[in-house]
Amino acid sequence: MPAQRKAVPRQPEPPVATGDIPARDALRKAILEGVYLPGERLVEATLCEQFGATRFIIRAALADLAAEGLVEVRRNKGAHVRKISFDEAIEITEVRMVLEGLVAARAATLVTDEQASELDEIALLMRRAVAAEEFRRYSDLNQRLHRLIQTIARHHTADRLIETMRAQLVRHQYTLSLLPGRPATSLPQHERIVEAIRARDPEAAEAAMRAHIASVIEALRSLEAVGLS
Amino acid sequence: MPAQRKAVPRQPEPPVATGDIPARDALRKAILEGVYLPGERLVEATLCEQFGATRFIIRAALADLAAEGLVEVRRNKGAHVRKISFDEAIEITEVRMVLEGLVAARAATLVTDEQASELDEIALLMRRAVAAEEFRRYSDLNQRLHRLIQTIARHHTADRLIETMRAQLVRHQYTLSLLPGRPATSLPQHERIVEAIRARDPEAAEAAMRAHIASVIEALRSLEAVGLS
DNA sequence: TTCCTCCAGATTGTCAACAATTAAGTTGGC
DNA sequence: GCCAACTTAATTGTTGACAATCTGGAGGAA
Repeated sequence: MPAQRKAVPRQPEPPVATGDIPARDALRKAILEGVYLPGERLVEATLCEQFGATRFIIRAALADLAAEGLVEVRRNKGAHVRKISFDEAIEITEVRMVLEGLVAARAATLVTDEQASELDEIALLMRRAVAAEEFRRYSDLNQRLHRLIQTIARHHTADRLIETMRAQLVRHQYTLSLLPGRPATSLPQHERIVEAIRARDPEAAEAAMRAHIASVIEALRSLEAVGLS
Repeated sequence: MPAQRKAVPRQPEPPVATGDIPARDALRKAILEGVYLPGERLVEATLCEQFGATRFIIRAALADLAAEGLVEVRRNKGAHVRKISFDEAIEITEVRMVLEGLVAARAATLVTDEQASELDEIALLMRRAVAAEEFRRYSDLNQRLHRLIQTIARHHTADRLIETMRAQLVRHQYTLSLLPGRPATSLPQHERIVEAIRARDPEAAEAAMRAHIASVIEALRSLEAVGLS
């Protein structure tokens, strides 16, 4: 009976290349959600039963996440969740500042009319969220705005790096968005970014984006000064 | 005879963490030197005998280099030397532009008097190299200048990314430095960068660095237009 | 006590063999 | 002759076992 016919002879093969490696993605999610705390040791054998994978798979996942800067592996010493110092957090945000500035400038030259209205809509929703003191919602819109700008700019190289930087700071960022008065500060900055992109003014867009993230850095500094980092 | 005394009971342990993995470094060197050409397939078994390592080691090395963007591994399809398109080369250089701009600005705030004279010395040597038409030497000084500025700025996060970007473009960069008239164009740009850092003017330093790399991008574009990329 | 040495448990690093997948060559039918 | 499916070789993915290394603590000498 070698004539057994396969029901699915040729899967359409989704465009994703090396995208979904279950163990890696699950481990990343766990780290980003705080299941494993910064500095915590990640023992391979433990992770194996935790995620139902073999050590080979876990090891590959750890190597990948090390490349992303989320974990740190030292030879013969094992893997730890990377602990990001305050100075590093500043550095990472500075890098994000210049990269997002680049992206904003490029978005200003490539934006379509349709995308321009979408930007405006997000800005409107942000104003409402601040007025209604829905800070969680404002935080979501913040992410959505930055992501839309990236989509408009289509700068693959910058996108990847920005995402890496962002992931390393999820914990800090989260703390930040809950800072009292923060939305009120950043709302006009966001509005200025949207305005510049809609006006197709690359230099203004970059300046506005950099001013915005520079203010994030200042907020981080004040947070550190109070000792809440 | 268990009383055998170790001559080196506690190695000072050099600060390098996961630095030297012979196979990985050798493979990277081979790729950067063009032993393996962009797009070329890297068969694990072949690399094994090439570098005298086991497949396990080679595989780990390939994963590392994939994280650095030098090779591309597709599941079940094997590894290839990453082929960087012209558009990608532009993107990568744009990212380098803003990152080196950030570094230059920071160098301008941190530079010591001693470092300032070292910068000046390099600028002097560059002028001489251009005058003597020693282009290879000029290219070396170019690298040395950028590296010194990074050393002054001590921005670890930006450094790592810049190095990654640079590595991906060695081939393009190399071609570029041989372009006739190129040194004459970039020399005054370099001088302006040094001048701004020595003057402790961060904004001028960033602007000068960005102008310099923007001109690199233009050179890349003209190279492409002629079809020599 | 205090320090060093040594030992045992735990953990990571490496290997060689096996399974799964892909790619190429070959045969057979039209 | 040409397209299709089948077969086979090459290559990658994975596994379990074994070796090397590190960590923490017990034991003994100064």
